[in-house]
Order: sequence, then C-alpha cells, then structure tokens
Amino acid sequence: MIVRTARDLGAAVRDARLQRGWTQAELAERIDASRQWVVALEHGKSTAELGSALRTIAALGLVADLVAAPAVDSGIDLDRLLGGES
Amino acid sequence: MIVRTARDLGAAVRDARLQRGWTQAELAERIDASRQWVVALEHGKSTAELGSALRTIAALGLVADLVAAPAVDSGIDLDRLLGGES
DNA sequence: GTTCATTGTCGTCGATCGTTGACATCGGGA
DNA sequence: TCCCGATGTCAACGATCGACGACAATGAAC
Repeated sequence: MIVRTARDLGAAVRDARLQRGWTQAELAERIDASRQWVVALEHGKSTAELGSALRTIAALGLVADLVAAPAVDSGIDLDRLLGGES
Repeated sequence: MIVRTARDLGAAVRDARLQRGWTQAELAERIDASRQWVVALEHGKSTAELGSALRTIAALGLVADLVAAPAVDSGIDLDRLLGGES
C-alpha cells in the first residue's frame, strides 16, 4: 500500500490490524503505547510520533519501502476530456 | 530503500536531499519547517512529527510503500550451526 | 433484556516538541 | 589570509503531544 499521508498510514494500520484479528488495545500493548494513541493514529493523526508509527508498522509485520514517486500520470488525458475535439 | 527506524529514514532523507543538491535550509523551506528540524530528522529523531516526515518524503519525490516484512530468514541455519549433526 | 468487548471521545496534566536566535566549526573560493 | 555558505548545537519559550481515567455508543453473545 502506498502511503503519502498520515491518513493513508492510518488506514493501512487499521487494515493490517484487523487482518490479524487484533484489537486496538492489543496493538497498543505490543507497541507500548496507549489505546487512545492507536485510535488517533488510525484516524490519521499527522502529529503522531514518527518512532511510534514505525514501531506500529513493524509490529504489524510490515516495513516501509521508500521508492521514487511515480510520475504524475493518472492515465486520464484531461486535455482530451475537457478541451479538445471529441 | 527499506525504512524500519527513524535512523533509516534520516539516512534516506539525507541521501535524497544531497542527490538533488539541496541544502538543509532549502529542504526546510520547501516543507515549511525549521532548518533545525531537518537536522534532527536526518540524525534519526524518532519523536519527529509523522506528518512533517511524510511531507519531507514527498518533497524529495519519494513515497512510502508499505509491504510485508521479509521473512526473518538470514540464510543461516542456526540449528545446523549450533546444534545438530555436523 | 442483560452483559460484555470494542471503539470513540473528553478533560487534565506533566513532558517535550518545534521555533527562534545565536554561536562554533569546517571547507572552499577569491 | 579572509570570507562565506553549510552544518551542528545550544538555551529559552509557547504550543501541544501522549498517558491516564472515565464515560457513552455500538454490536455480538447469552
């Protein structure tokens, strides 16, 4: 899953957590954080601590792979869609 | 680059920044943070804000891809090394 | 209906983040 | 040699994070 924002990360964390059948409290205990912190992270809290976020990822059996951002190309030709000849 | 810790991220950020020929001050301005914050991030500050870290990654033209952590398999068979029949 | 687990939210409070401004160090160029 | 840019570090200081305890809402199981 591509993560660009804290929201993305929150969604990814929630998905991975549910996939493992863990509760928020369970995950919180594993990463040594409060349950409220997990709630906030899953809701996309952008001011969360980087280190705790990385610990969370690791606890869920994931790692972050930093790769070049794909070229901004949606595959949709806006010019043709909006402007040009049909 | 695989990022597991804040240290890893700091190294990756520094590499990407130098690759683009940017100074810390330049990067700081682009992500709307202080130069001191960039210094700390590159040094592996684990308490840095998640959102700012993600903005930094994006500013450097990178994205984080969350993937399953590779199986813990060093290629070394500890059982054979330590225990069993030679 | 009752109970229980799970999740989301709130107020409080100590700890600490990030900013600002300043200063030292190191290297390269004139 | 003398500057100047880049980097690392320090001391305040205001803002805010994260932990804790408590409570409500929801849904499943009995």
